[in-house]
Amino acid sequence: MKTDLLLESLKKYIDLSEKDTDLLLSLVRERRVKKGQFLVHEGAVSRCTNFVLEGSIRTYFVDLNGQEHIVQFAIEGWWISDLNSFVMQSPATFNVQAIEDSVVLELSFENLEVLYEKVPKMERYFRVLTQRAFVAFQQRVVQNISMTAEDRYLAFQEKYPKIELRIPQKLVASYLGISAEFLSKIKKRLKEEMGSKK
Amino acid sequence: MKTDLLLESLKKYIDLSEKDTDLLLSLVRERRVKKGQFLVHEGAVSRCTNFVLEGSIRTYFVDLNGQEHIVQFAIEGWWISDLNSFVMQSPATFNVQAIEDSVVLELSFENLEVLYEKVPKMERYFRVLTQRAFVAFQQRVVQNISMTAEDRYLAFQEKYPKIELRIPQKLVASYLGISAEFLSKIKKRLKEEMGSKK
DNA sequence: CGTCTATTTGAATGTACTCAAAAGCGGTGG
DNA sequence: CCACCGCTTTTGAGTACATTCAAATAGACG
Repeated sequence: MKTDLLLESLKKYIDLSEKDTDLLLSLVRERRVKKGQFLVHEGAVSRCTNFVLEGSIRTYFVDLNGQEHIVQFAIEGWWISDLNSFVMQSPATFNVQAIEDSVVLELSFENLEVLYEKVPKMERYFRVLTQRAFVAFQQRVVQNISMTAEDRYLAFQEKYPKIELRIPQKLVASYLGISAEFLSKIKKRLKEEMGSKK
Repeated sequence: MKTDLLLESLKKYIDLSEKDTDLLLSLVRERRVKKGQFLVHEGAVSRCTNFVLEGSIRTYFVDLNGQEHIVQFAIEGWWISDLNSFVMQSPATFNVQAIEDSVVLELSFENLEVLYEKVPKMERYFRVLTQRAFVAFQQRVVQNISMTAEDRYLAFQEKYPKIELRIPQKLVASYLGISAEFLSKIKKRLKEEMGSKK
């Protein structure tokens, strides 16, 4: 089953009985999204949080100059949404969009509340996940305030070696907070250094 | 009582019985720290998370060039720690240090586990807090990748008007990810613009 | 194949940093 | 009370990092 990926994720943090697992699975819904399709639109309330089974998703926003900036990528095994919009049920400030054709499990706000009530352990699961996500963003702030674009790119490659092969470099630049042209120049420089060292 | 500040924070997210409240208060410990004193040292395991009752605290790290970078400020009513070190009970990558003479309530990892077990609602409290902290850091990433230093400084002033009066500008620069000299130049420029507009 | 978008490259510009020096400020001791 | 010390802040000059704009090239897709 595809949902195995979700059960694996759960097993890392909590033990669920078969009954609780069945309840959880009854509360999520599989959804197929085509490349370019939106899961959340800026300004709308994000009613669901999404667990990626296949493909890749991005969360991004558009600044005052009309420029797009990528807040987060998600591939198989990751949850993605505009978290603030979802947990507060307030209008989203971000867009969530499929980069490739993808399959996700969506879990609605209402169903999550049911779940929390019937299976309090799920509070722990999402608390721990949120803590990990928090640490990841904290790490990113740290990198942004202390490293050059080149070092951030190298750190990105280190952290997401698999993602880079699947998405346009343009999106990587947008994630790193630099222009696509400059990323191109960084890559050229790195290649040349490789060459001269070998 | 000073602990009122903690109870207020709790009341925002969950309702606790008097008994549960008493249990919580029995598990925290008041601690006075002098300006410059450390709550967590890089490399050591953060055994406690801290709720600030008075004063101000900073979380920072030192990069490979020996330069300090501020990850987070905390004033009255905020929790602060090296969250990753605390929840994973692994060596801290950050230092946590008092900026002013301060008073905090410390809650140890062991006591927090007791608390979670006896008062499952506390899972919710910390899940929600972590979500809010997550959103704050996400916001900061967004600002770092899309705004100039001047705009980030203005956003900082907007968000923490009270902090700026209490801490050296040097620390603000470190938080923003710019040099102290450059912040000085930004402020000069802003003053001149103010003058010419009025 | 042709069209559209992504990537590369180069030149000119702007943003932010380093280094060095001067000015300001707060505490401390004589 | 003031003189001095140490630290923060300001200022200026020169430099490095990153952007914009424009044009050329390469890839992807129908």
